[in-house]
Amino acid sequence: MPELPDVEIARRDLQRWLSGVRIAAARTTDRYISRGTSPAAFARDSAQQKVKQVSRRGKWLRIELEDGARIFSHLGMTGSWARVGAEDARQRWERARLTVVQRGVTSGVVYIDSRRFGRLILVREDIAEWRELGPDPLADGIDVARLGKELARRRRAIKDVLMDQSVLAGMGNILVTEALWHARIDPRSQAGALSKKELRAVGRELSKELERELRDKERERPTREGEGNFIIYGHAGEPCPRCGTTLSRMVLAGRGTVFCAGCQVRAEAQSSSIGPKSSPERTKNASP
DNA sequence: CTCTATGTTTAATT
DNA sequence: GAATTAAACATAGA
Repeated sequence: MPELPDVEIARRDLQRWLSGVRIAAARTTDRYISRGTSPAAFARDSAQQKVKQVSRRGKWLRIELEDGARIFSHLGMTGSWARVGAEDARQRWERARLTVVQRGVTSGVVYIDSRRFGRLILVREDIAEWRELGPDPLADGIDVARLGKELARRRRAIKDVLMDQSVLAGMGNILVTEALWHARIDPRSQAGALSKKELRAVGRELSKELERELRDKERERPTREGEGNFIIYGHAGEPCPRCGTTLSRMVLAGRGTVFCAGCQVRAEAQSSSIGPKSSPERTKNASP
């Protein structure tokens, strides 16, 4: 499920289902997901509390309880939240259930996660993973000047840096893959070698991707969730819709990466032994 | 059986 | 040290 837009949709759902609502009972069934917290402690520390609000930074959710405790939720790769009837049977892959009472009506809010890469952590202070997040590109917008400074001192590939949650909180593999294609930038380009113009293109395309995804998710809600509206993600081997070159796939920063070797330009710092800091060069990739 | 997967962390290697 | 890469985590589906 999860990149920033999915998590924002989850936040809105949880806000609707939980805000101002009393938690009658909480059940967790997976210490791996709750990071060692026992089901008994989780239930004890959340029971009878009212939820103040549900906030989000990047891909993290924070359910704030009235006594200062808070539940951090990360959806990992396959996590999702859903509302069920009070008496509904355990869902497939259900890992936690909050039983809540709103105006006398009892219902269940369940966390479902087949792969169990997600997290559900009940604590009394903000966790480091939350505090160390960079600016949220949806809530804070993308400050191109600031982003440029972050990129300038890094030699890692641009795709790797854009997925770094301390640089921008919430960008994931799909959105970055798509945005770099729109911006016509090769994902292997050195982050610090992008020109001002390329930098602006990256910022603009990231924002557009976020908004487009969010719009799509708002609309086609419970309908199919399959990979539908991506232009190049999942389309390696097919012709590039812009230039017709066969789309390439490679592993970059540990993640499957699709790109067009025909129209995504690679920016790289000149690393010749003659000058330590020469101007960036732009190279056109050869077709495969 | 093999390969891939919307994420993050940690160990190993360069 | 910094940077990069591979592996690990658990499980499903093609």
